[in-house]
Amino acid sequence: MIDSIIMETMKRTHTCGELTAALKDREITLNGWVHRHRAQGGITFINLRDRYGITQIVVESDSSKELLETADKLKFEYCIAVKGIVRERPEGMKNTGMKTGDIEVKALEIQILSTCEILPFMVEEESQAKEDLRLKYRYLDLRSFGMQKRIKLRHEVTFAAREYLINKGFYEIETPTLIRSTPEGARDFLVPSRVLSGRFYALPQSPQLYKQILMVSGFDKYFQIARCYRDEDARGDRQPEFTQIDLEMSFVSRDDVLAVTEGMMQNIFKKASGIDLSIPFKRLSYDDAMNTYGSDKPDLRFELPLQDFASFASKGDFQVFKTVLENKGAVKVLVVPGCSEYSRKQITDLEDVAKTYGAKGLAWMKITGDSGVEGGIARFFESSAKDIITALGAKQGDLLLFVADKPKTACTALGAVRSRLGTDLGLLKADDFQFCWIIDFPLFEYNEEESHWDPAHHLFSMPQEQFLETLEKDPGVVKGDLYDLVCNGVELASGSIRIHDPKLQERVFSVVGFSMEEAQKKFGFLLESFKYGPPPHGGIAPGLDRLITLLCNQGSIREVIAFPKNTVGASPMDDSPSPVDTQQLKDLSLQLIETEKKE
RNA sequence: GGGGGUGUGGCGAAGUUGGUUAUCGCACCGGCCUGUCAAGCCGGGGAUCGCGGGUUCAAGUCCCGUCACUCCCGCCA
Repeated sequence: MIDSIIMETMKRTHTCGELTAALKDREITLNGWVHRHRAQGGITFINLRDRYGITQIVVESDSSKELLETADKLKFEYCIAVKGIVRERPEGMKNTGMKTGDIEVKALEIQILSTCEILPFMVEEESQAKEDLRLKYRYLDLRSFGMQKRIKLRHEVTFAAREYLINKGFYEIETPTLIRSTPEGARDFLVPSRVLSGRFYALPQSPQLYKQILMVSGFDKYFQIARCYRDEDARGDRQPEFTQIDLEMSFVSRDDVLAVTEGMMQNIFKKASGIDLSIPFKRLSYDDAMNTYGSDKPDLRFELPLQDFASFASKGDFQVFKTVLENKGAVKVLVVPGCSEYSRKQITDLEDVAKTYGAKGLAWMKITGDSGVEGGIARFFESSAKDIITALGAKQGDLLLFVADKPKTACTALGAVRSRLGTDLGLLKADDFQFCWIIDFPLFEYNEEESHWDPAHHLFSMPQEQFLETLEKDPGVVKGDLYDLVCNGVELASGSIRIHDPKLQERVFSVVGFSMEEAQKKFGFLLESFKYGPPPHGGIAPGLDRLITLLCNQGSIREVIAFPKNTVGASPMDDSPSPVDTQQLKDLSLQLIETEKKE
């Protein structure tokens, strides 16, 4: 048949996921891919697949010679059109594990629309090939049920987000992806300008400045499914380009933003996954999160809290702890229930986790009775053992793990041990989504190497009212109107109420050693806009990729992105980034500098 | 920038203290088979074991280097 008319005569009347016994005896046409084929002597079965499902096609021995010959030619992933009659499968031949398992299609005509070479890997539930091969042949990998399901979920999540926000009166507004480079934060991806040679655009790390300006413009509820670009090393939960559900609102306080986000999450989970989330979400201050869970993105599917050991450490005989405390450090302890039988090897493994996060070691002791401790550093605390056990709420058979260090290091390192134990002790239930807000973040962090204050989040977040007076005197204690949404140890969203007062903005700039002149140069357009009646505003940006990864219980955001980059930011399929022609460089007034050659 | 892991036909894996012709499943080719659904059975082709060097009578296996991928620390306002 001539190709150009196949799609007129053999156009599908149904999809491969919808035929049921209700349609029996009907003549139908299906288009799809040969998923499996089983030649059984005089009878051939073909599993025809499209994105809606799989339907079994039967070619029987009474078929025309032409049909039999065509059926014989079919191989994996041939794209074909099948015309046939729907019929109920004989008793005992029904496949209950299949949506269309009650029926089959007796083929009358099969047209091969295109053929397929020997596959690099099979199309199945989940591709079994190594990831770089999956990425090279991403179009094949995307045919797998797993990828199809996840891409569909992604579609449903963005739809549910749009649905909720639009119903709440938000406008979806696009912002540019060729913008000016701004300081701080991650490295920018740069795009050279041809017309204005020597100048560069940057790809946005987020639409931050534009959405604030949209607030000045009076679009008081804005959102965008926004692509963001950050030139940093990729990870399982990070890609050089990723997507945020970016939103911003005017005339709001923190709680208004949190409430909208909670409602949106509730709608997404319900519509995309049928999960009922109870709102409002728990709230935890940054300080409490760090002190109790050793993380600003704690996994609350299990408790296992960090406790403070300073009061005992200062009185005990263990000099290491005392020295740390004298230097304004912290001693934190984790009570691990029922793990006193842990081997030296197991404890060493946990110590390695702590060391990865900067701890010098992981001290330990075992609880052997109401007042008995043993092993590790137990001998330094025998006299106060009973009090320690009572104070920590420990019991016989528990294991105590300690980290002593600078407060942040002690908490972070022991928090990492806590996370590891959550996995090791099987405390992590799938399909259990424990949301919480982390609030009251510090606005500034001290940079010890360079001896100055850095913004902990970004420069435009509002300091909380009670710190306004002493902003310059003691930047370290200033809390901002910042909030992160966390679920199961994953940072899902980050946002803040913004500064809309140019004078206050100027004070924040000066704390981080940013001269007004410099600020004018880099953010002048934002500051300028704030001269013209800016409304109080704030917003948030949930990470779409992470949200979907969480929803489908995957380990990597690459599993929910159609065409992701690998860990060095390359795409094996199209082999980007790639060298370019000399002429292209010339047009852009660019010249490559010789880098060290690797032999 | 640093640390860990992996690399064996098209794909996924096995390969012992170094020892004959590198094994298995899937895929591929040929044949048989009228109710399979990861179909089955019989037969066949296909690998310089990531790459380079070294040790050795002998290297997939040991050593050094290197590349690729991956996980983690740093980095990611």
